[in-house]
Amino acid sequence: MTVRVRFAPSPTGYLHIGSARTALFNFLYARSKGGKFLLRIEDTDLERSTEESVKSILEGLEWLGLTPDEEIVFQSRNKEKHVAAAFRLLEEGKAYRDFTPKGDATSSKNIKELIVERAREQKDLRSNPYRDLPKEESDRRAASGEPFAIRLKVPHEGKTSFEDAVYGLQEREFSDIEDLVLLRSDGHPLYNLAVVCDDIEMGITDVIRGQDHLTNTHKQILIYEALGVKPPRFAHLPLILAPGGKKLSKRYHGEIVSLTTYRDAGFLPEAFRNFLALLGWSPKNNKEIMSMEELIENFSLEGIHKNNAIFNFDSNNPKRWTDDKAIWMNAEYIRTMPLEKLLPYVKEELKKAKLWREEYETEERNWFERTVNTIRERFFTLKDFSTQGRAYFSEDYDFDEKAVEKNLKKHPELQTLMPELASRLEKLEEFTHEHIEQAIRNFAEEKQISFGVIMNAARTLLTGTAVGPSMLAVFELLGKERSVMRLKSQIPWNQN
RNA sequence: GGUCGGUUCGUCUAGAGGCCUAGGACACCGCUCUUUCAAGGCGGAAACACGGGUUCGAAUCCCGUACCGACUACCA
Repeated sequence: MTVRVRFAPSPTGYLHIGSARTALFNFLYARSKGGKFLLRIEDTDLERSTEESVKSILEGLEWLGLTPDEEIVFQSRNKEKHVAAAFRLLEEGKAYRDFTPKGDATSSKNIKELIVERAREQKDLRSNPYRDLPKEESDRRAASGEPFAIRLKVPHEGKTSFEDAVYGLQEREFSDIEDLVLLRSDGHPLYNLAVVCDDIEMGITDVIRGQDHLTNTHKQILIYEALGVKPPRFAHLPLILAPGGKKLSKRYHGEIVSLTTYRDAGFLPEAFRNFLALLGWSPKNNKEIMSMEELIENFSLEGIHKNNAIFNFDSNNPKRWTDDKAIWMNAEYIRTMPLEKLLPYVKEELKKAKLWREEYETEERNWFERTVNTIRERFFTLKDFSTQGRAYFSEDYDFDEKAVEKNLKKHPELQTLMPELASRLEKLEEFTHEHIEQAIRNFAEEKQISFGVIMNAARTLLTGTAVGPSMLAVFELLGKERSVMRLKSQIPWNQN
């Protein structure tokens, strides 16, 4: 049987990185098995589901390169089928009507308290008075318009068990499972029923999802059994936790957990996908940098870990705002990926920053490629091309205060020396690094100032920063005219 | 409270009884190259939660304790 897996997010916010990883693993598994990767939007919670969220999920998946193989399934459109299944189980005596008035649990705190309180009572989960109500009476009360929920009739004795591909054999006594509600008294099907029905209908063979569903699985298996369908294989994934070891949540951690944050911060999808793949999974060969093809080739459920992973971030630290390794990996991709693959991303970034010029793809193409290739060495994100790299693409760039202090103002004589050097360089016939270097060395010797001081001053004048590629390369890239002009600039000297 | 799960350097992880005086990666520290560095090269510090077993031998198997997490709802 061909493998069919699905990613089933509920559209109640942006796509978060834990979900993104679940999607990735499903995709990798499908591809590695020659199967299909499907997408189902679980939008049955009408109050919380939004159109916007669906859009954000789709965008996120597309960014990571996880395109579904078949049409997207919207769970809400299958509502009638879920309802029908509940009634079928009722007919067959595998479920019953519960006429208990609906309790109200409003805030989440109340819910938690309610659960614990209820649990302390340690009552028999089979003690519902309507469980064994004679069919005639149940039918009669229903016909008279009395509201009811439909609950699954879980047997008194026995246990469910399944072999989880990650966590191994899982067993649970029936006595620990309540007669779960399949259909709410307002006629809406519940999650566990909907999931099972849809997975059956979609022909899902392997359910790969977060570990938070591990205990739910027993309930779902009970539904499969009642429905007379063989359950799929299950593989539960360890969770991705926040630095404190708490569950990563949209509510508490905000945008940092949103996939789009990374896209907007200048991450390459290749890099972020690679990073995500290594959270909770590792290949046998200890390899870390992997293309999508390599991920697919190496992926296997056996490589998934059981323990949760912590995703580091610190919103108060601009340099460490997200996980170190993710940043490193992005930088690694930026400096080592084939240039022609990087170029389109840089183009897009420059466009966003209004720094793009069509000439970069025509007469200045060669220059553009050389420039990108040179400056990418020290960049971490695509954003760096429009910020740190701005001076290469625009005459309007900022001077870093510290750089000005350290490389210029510390040596006041440079204020007159640099324009002088500029005039000297202006006379060069060939503006190539050999000639530039020679000219600067001569100048430095003549003026009794160190070569390094000149170079650093030039770096700050030409690029506004204190760091960057070899200065001679910078001179060459900027060309004689721009270099000379910038060396003469008095702007940084008058700054502050 | 109950059920289930987890616990190897700060973090991501390798490890399936002897190959482990525990390996790699990120971050960190030092040295080095150099015109700068957040780049490159070289090196360093850094972990088997704890306690009992089993075994000739345990990070690896068993039991207990601790801690962490998930689930437990007419949410998904």
